[in-house]
Amino acid sequence: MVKSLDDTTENKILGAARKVFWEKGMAGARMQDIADQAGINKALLHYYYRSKEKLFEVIFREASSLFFMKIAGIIESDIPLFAKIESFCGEYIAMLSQNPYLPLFVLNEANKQPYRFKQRFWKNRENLFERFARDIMMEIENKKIRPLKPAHLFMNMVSMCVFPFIAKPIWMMSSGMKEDEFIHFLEERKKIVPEFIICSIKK
Amino acid sequence: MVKSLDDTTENKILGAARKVFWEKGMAGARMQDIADQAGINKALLHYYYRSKEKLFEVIFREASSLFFMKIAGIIESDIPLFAKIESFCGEYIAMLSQNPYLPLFVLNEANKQPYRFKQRFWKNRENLFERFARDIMMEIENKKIRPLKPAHLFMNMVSMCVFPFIAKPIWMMSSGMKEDEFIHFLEERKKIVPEFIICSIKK
DNA sequence: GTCTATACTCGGATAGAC
DNA sequence: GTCTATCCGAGTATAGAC
Repeated sequence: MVKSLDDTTENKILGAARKVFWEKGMAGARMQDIADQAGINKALLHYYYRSKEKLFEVIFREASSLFFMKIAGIIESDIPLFAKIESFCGEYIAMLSQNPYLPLFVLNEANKQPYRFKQRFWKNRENLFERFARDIMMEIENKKIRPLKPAHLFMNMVSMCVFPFIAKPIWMMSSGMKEDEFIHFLEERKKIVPEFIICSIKK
Repeated sequence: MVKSLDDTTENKILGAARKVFWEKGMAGARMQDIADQAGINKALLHYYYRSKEKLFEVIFREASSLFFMKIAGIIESDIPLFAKIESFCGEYIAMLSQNPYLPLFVLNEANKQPYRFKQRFWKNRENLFERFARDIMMEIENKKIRPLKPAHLFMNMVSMCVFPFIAKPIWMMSSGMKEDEFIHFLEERKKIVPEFIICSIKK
């Protein structure tokens, strides 16, 4: 949920496009839905953004940067490893709670159009977890944590933060959770996940 | 990858539909693609399955049962908790390695069409993790593991097994892994993930 | 059962008035 | 900038010959 500062037509369009694309994806979204959501007509959409493709690109670029920005910010910060893990999980789960459709949207489109994704949206993000890997290797040398490959630790951490948002509908059916219980479950995970990780790696 | 026993037209269609739907999803799939993939024409598709919708349902029902079957089988088996965790992670990651598009396909469609999913594909799967929860509560009582809510443990376990398959394209870009390194990475996770979990919960 | 040809519908895009 | 009306390609589905 990115908020518009004022409701110019342009902002109404972006807000509507965000909502529709995030929920339905590129293939499932309809220009008519976006127009309706924005309270305008299809022609005006094309006036502002020549094509569906162009509009999608704006939304996807924005979304993928939102999806990675917070990761990058925290990972690159200069705090001790355990604090970094706590901060990452807490803040990332909080951000995703505000934007529950974000993970599936970004990951799905990255899978469906890997080439496009690689070409256009992957500028200067190489080796995102290199810094994190260094932190880990250092703590292993210092005997603060048991030896394990940084890649697995990183993948585990991100998995436990992000996956619940993707699995939500199935999870709610199989666990019988209601909406507010799920919110509470996510809230708990801000503490539970880093605790789970640290229990596992601490020496 | 579910294999066809013989190549009747029906099996060629199912194989083609599986491939196309799994990769592109309902909204992105084209009947023409499926026909081409099967080496027949569109008309014949409609002869066997009246509509795209009907064909999709067959494939989705089959996929979601594949996605849950192995979970259910292992969870309900009658072995000690730690062995169950090891068995689950190893076998589930192995199954997904054979069917890498399965998780995103099932989870994506479950999100896009939650109502349909609930109505048609959720027969007798309620409380999938109830049995697992009992195992955990018992081991907590026996002081074999530290106290933690079964829901979180279960979610953590499934997250770490499934998420890598969904994040693959992004992961490969950000980590710089090549295809064969990723295969190896998944292979390692069959051991690493249960070890990671058990280290965390063992008392 | 399998094909070619075609009908029909949906949805992205444009023309042109205001 | 915003609208109504319309075009046109893509894609699902059907008719009908073989």
